[in-house]
Amino acid sequence: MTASGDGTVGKALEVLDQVASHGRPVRFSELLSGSRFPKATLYRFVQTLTNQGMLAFDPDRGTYAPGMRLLRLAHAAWQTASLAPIATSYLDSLSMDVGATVHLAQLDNAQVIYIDKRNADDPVQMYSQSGKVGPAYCTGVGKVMIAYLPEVDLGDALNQQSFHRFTATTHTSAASLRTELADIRANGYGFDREEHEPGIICIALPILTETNRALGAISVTSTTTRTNLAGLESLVPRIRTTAEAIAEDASSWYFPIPVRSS
Amino acid sequence: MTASGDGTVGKALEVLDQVASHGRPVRFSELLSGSRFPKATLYRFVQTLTNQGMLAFDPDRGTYAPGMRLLRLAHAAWQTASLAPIATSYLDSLSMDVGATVHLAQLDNAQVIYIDKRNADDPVQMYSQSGKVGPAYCTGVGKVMIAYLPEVDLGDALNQQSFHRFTATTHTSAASLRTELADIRANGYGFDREEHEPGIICIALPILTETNRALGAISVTSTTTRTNLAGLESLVPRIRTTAEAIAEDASSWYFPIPVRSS
DNA sequence: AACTAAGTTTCAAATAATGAAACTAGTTAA
DNA sequence: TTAACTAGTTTCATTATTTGAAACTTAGTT
Repeated sequence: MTASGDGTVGKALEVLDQVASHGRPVRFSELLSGSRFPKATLYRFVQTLTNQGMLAFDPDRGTYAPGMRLLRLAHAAWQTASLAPIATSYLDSLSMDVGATVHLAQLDNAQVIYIDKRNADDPVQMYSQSGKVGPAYCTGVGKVMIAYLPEVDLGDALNQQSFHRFTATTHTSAASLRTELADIRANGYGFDREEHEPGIICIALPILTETNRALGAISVTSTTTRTNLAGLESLVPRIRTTAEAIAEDASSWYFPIPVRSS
Repeated sequence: MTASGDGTVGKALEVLDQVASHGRPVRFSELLSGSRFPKATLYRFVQTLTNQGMLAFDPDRGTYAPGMRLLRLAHAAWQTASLAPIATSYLDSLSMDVGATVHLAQLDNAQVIYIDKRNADDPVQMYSQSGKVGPAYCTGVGKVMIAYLPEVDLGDALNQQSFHRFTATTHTSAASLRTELADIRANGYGFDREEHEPGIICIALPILTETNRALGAISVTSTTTRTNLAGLESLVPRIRTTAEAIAEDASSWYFPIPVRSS
């Protein structure tokens, strides 16, 4: 749970999240009715965030929306803290080879966050899916990433899952998910068996460090009309090559830290 | 200038920016040496931001980088506060028709922020340029956007330009830029005459509201080996169609605000 | 063992955040 | 026209948080 014991800064970021979670520009009064803060306090937070460009105020409509400064900051996150720059060429060739949609994802606070995507079918790339979040307990990438979490963090992560039943095959308890996670660790890969959307299946592999921590995951997605789990499973060696190449590059990615003697 | 009179929250965001601006993971001591805050204060900010997922700490290397929470937040910004969702299909067809690279940009604090891009040449899309920032005074999109700024804001914006001379044609003073801005307002479009990079030229049009405020801008980029300014100018009608279509959609985009009677 | 550098914790003083209530402006109802 | 209501903004004494110098802890040198 996002610790709310982080003083004023934590509270302000809570407000920012609240605006972002609406998915559309919101009025002050709408925020107020969903906020634990009193009017004046919330008002000041919203003012501060707007001054800072973290929120954008539309004076015509009197609404607040997430601000452009977030795009700038996220671009920095993408470039320096995500696997995307390393992975991009590998994803291109993987997607070409398997002729299907490829996703690159990382874990953020027990949620899946999609970092990049290659869409083999459509000639046109969807507008950036980057930053899109998804559930960990019912996606291929999510399950393979939490499978490699250390036991302490795994408990936390499982507690944060909603276990909402999307389809007939969705895991609805931590217990049943745990069983599958053991299988995933044994095999080194995992499936999405139409657990999130009917007709959509995928196979996912973790991107592992030498110490077997998952830095991220790659998945190849298809539909039950085009293939089946066995079909996807046959792609494992090809996908593993990609995952290992990315892991390898990631380990040698960071330049030696320049030593200052000022 | 990003007002630094925004209390604790403003200071924390200043630290966040500082990390982001390094472009690579940084050690605490590196941050400290470039910071106006004393050790303990900076330390607490970095801790708080890390707790909050705005920074990510790499325990192996002892470095901080921008966190994944930023991607999630930026995705929300992209979807609800940028022109990207509205513009995407128009950009597709524009790029197809003109057979060149198309950019969509917005203004953030007197800087250009690239929101989306279509790359007609390469089959492969560059990994998300979204969030990338650029100078306003020497890019096509930048100039057409500030050209339509109200006089008050224009002054501010000009003060914030660095006027660094990238090439022989770069504007190096507010005065010479102002002259061109008048031309842009008269014509309704502007050029980049190799002002940022030698050999790279572009034509840009603003996306205007009914009240002539620029919501953003579109540009078509090419090289001096392929075409010239007159060649780009001939695309104006086609680009204008796109800009107007986006502006039109944007004005009717926001749903009526639902009234709560809880 | 002594020295150095990087990172972390402490605690009284200084500062900033808090929120109830008052106020303003715009809108609807009587 | 006046009254009542709603949304947004400001005030200010109280309260809680931030602040930062200095002390402390590692961990790596010499």
